[in-house]
Amino acid sequence: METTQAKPIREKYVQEMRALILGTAQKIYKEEGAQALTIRKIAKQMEYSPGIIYHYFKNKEEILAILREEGFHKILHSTEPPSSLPPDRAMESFLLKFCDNALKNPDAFREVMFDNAPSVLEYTSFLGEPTKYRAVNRIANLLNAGVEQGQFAPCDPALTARALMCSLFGLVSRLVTEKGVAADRRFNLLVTQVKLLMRGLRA
Amino acid sequence: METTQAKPIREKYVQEMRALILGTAQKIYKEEGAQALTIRKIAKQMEYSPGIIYHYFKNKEEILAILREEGFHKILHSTEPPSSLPPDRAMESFLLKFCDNALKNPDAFREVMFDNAPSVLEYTSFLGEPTKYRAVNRIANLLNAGVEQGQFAPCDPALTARALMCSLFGLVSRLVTEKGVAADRRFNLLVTQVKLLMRGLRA
Amino acid sequence: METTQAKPIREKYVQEMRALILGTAQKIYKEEGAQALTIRKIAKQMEYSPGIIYHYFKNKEEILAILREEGFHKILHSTEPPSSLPPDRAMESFLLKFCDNALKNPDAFREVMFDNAPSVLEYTSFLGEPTKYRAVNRIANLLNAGVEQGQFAPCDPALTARALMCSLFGLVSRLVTEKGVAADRRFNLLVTQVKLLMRGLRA
Amino acid sequence: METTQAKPIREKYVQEMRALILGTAQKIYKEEGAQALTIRKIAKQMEYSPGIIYHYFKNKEEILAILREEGFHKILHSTEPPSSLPPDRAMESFLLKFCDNALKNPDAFREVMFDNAPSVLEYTSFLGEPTKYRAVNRIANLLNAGVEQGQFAPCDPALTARALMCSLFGLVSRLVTEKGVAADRRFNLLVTQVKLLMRGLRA
DNA sequence: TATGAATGAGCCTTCATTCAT
DNA sequence: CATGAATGAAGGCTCATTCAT
Repeated sequence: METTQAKPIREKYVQEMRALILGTAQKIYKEEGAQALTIRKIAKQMEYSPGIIYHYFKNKEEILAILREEGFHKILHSTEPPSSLPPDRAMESFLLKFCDNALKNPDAFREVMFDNAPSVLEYTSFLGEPTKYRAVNRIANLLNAGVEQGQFAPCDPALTARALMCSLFGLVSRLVTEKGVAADRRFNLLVTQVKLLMRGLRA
Repeated sequence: METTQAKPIREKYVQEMRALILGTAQKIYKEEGAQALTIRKIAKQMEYSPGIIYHYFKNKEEILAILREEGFHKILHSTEPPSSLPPDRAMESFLLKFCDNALKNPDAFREVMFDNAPSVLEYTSFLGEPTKYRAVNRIANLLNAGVEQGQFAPCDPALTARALMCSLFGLVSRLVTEKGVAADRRFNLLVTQVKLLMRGLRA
Repeated sequence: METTQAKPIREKYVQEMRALILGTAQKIYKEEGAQALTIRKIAKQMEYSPGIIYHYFKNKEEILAILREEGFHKILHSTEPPSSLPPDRAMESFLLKFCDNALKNPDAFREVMFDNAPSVLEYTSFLGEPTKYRAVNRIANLLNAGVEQGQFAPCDPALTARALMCSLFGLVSRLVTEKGVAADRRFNLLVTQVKLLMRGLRA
Repeated sequence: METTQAKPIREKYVQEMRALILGTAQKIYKEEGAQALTIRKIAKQMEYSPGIIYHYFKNKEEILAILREEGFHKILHSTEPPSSLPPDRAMESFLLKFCDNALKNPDAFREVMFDNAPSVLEYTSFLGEPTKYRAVNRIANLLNAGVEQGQFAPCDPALTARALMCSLFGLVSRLVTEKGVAADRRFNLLVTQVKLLMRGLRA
């Protein structure tokens, strides 16, 4: 009988509505900032009544929590396969790709990396040692290798890796925060930044 | 007649009241965050009535705008007196002092620089040209001079100034976000960052 | 044809659903109070959907009205079979049983007897004459008989019956209102009250 | 100067507004019950906007608390001066006066004594021991004295005092709940009740 | 018959802003 | 100049009720 399919259809609809609400919320967050994100605004933009949102989410906090959680996965768990290039080339490539990657989820980046809640910082902080932030450890490894092979000037790899990361973080942060930086400008900034850093590293 | 003197006196009084209101607002902002800043709270803390604030300011937005403007002075427009040092030394000194300065107002830094509201970005964005962010322009000038004098390798000063700024911004951002980075660690990170950048610039 | 039987079957089903809904409503009311009684909660506890309730009842008010009406019967129309005991024994027994009975439905008692809506008072008021409150009339009859037989001191039976009833009502009211009066304390209070009243009646 | 009087005038106005709000709240409570008492309804009935109520009261709970507190004083703290009459006369007088007193604030009596919220019961419950309800303790004292002097039959004073109180409470409860009991009828009921109880006490 | 998505009204509360005094 | 009473809009949230399916 067809009726046995009613439930999955419902379920799918519910998931779509949740996604719609989350998407709308994210859009508002992105365009107008955290403090402009209200249940009523979400509803209005969806052309629904505010009450309906509470069918799909327990409360506003649940929406915010999910938004944050989603950001987490996008930002912190993106992994580049290890490269077989020489350390300097690998480094340059890694720096570029890291930025590329981060810029694919600009809102998630902001949500996650600008959050100073302890529970979030546990995963995002990288100035101290050790850090759970994979990219920093990756950079440190490349630095070690590059110094060993004489491509990079001698340095403290742990500190220098963090300096490099801060530089990238700074650039990405501005790019995801400032609106309307044209694509070619973005590209130029990125290349300029990476070149500057690579020059700074070289032996 | 006395009346000829009344005006300047009144004018002075008005300026004092504006300063008092702004100071109180800033204090609340600093101690309790942006969302805790209400007209009522300002008035209460001044031991005045809420209405009076509208004698001296058109509305809350005007106060916020000025606060931001002031925050920018602290964050964005802290001007170091032009240095008589050669450009490379001046640059190094400027980069260090810029960070030192920014770290004096960590909350203001976060509030101002992480805000992506258009009204804020008007003052804080610096990836595009021109920018109201003085430090960037200053760096660009130092770059120009340094390149001319052959201390720095040839580069696009506008782009490179922004890359430098992003690097500093990234470091300061993490320092004001991550908790518990020890003072000596902070110092090491700062020195490492600036050295790396200076190496990247040199001819 | 089958259809001739369909109607009674359906009718019976409807009655069962109504009973189920009312029972669930009463349970919630009893356990969580009047303000916790919501259509959603009834439906959830029945594991049905909220909408279905409107198939069986016009609206929430109809459910509440029936709940009240049921409380009415429990409180006001509980009839003890006439006793063959002498009036004084019969009176003592009746007073005790009346309280016992009332205490079996504490919430209903509160709901009905504390209500001062005219529509409710029509059934519950007993200070005036005549009254629809059976127990009062019963007590008056017992009083009459007891006075005639010389067991009770002469008195105005109508007034005295009301005084007796008020005393019982007062005790029961406190017992259904105050929480945590232990069973043995309840018993002692009840016995003390009835003895006091019986002493007051005796010739 | 006249201006020195501005403050007291303001203060008086504030007190009047608070009284107006409380009065309106009480009226709604009395006429429509506790659950119909909303801030909006108070405001609407006063022909004010809801927000203004928060100028005069912290929140709804404060209003409710004051309403309760006022009821408390009226109902629970009315003290009769200790009498120099012999215990039996003093008892009779006390019982009568207690009812008289309670009937002076019929609404308060209902509000306070029919409330089964823990915070209210803390003050109103008297079936257990000890109780904060002064009248009950007063009655117990009179009972003790009367038994000692041989005017009252031996009894458990604590329990008997509660039985007496319940009887009075029952009568008053009905009088404040049932509408339109004529004054002479009230008087007759009261006298009948007290006589019955006094007969029940006597040695 | 039964579902559950959706609405609209209402709840408590906060706040920028206005205005008579 | 200064007050503070008052408003109206908005915020998060709940709920009785309706209706297409």
